[in-house]
Amino acid sequence: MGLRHAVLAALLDGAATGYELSKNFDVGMAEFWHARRQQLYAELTKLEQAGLVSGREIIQQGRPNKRVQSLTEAGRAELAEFAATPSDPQFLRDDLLVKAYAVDVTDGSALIDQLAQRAEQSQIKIARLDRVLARLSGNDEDAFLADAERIGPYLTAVRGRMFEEETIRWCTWAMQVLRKRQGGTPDN
Amino acid sequence: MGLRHAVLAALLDGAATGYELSKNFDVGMAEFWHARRQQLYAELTKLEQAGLVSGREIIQQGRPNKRVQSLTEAGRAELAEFAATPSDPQFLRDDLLVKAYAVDVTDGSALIDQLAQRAEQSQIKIARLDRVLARLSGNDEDAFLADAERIGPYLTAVRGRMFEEETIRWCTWAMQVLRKRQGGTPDN
DNA sequence: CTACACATGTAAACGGTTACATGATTAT
DNA sequence: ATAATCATGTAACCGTTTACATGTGTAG
Repeated sequence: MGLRHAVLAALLDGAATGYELSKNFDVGMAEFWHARRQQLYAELTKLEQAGLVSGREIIQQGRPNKRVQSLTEAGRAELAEFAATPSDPQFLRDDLLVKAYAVDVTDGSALIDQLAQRAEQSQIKIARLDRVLARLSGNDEDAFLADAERIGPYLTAVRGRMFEEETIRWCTWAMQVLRKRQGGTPDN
Repeated sequence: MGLRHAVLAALLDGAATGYELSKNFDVGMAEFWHARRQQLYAELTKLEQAGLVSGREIIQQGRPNKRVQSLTEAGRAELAEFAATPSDPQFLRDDLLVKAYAVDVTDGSALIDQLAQRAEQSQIKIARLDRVLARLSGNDEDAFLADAERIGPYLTAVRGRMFEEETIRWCTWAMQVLRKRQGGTPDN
């Protein structure tokens, strides 16, 4: 099961509406999970029916009413059970890699452009993640990791940061390789 | 479009049957794309109808007939166009990260076990990728990258290797953090 | 007056996984 | 005998994406 447990995990940060969750899925969990708003609403409906979250309607003036969802005990239990079952190994699945695989019969310059663009995007993500990490840990990472009540989001943000850095490293290397080839064979 | 272009890219390595492709998707493209056999047969049917691949029936004795698919010019053109259009930024989507995110309210030891297991799996993948890389490049990587006709599969295998190494580094670090916490707070 | 934030949903289409079906040959 | 390899598919299901639908309040 996928989104189900991601939603339950997100609700550990506190009760939230579908609308609020959809933002957290663009920030806190953004590195490892995306979900559209519609999907979250649908999932929350299912989770509520299953008793894993409980929703409270909040009537508002001047703006639409909202439904705040919080984890139930059953939800926590479900999450704990999920955490204890082994995970499948994962893989990348990235369009850019398909393009790299095909580079020998396609336009190398186009790939170089996309590698540069991807590296830039990763740089931006790193800057954002650094702010997230600093906000979570303050200025003493070791102390934070040793004592804080909640380190899960920090662990995942670190993974995200490593991933983005690795992406930049690979893009840079691949660009170098491709540029050398273009420069070295002016006959084409 | 996803699988569509992954299949076209895989066919750059030569004409193949759905059955053969499904193996290549377990080896050459394994780092960045998985596909079930059924999915490949379905996709090849669609691609053939669209004229992007052309199949030739081969009658065999003593074993089932097979249908060898090869890229058409239209298929190459489609792949080139795909390679030239910008890619969406990607992300991870990994159960293990959801579990890490939730670690503060679940069983830390269970996560440590899974981190260890993941690190082992990555180690195995690295060994396999090293064989792939060595087979592709021979003993002189620089010369290979400068002169070889086909370097796409090498570029992607390198990305896969980096990714697995990074996975191990993160797992090791996270395990250390979690172990220190368990050791340091014997009151729980 | 334009755009964005708040707030929740439905419907259709697409993509991927799981289960089922068939049947000969070859290796242990 | 048993299992694996060769070889292709269908059907049902579930998860995700895209498009559509609605309406107020606030900031530029």
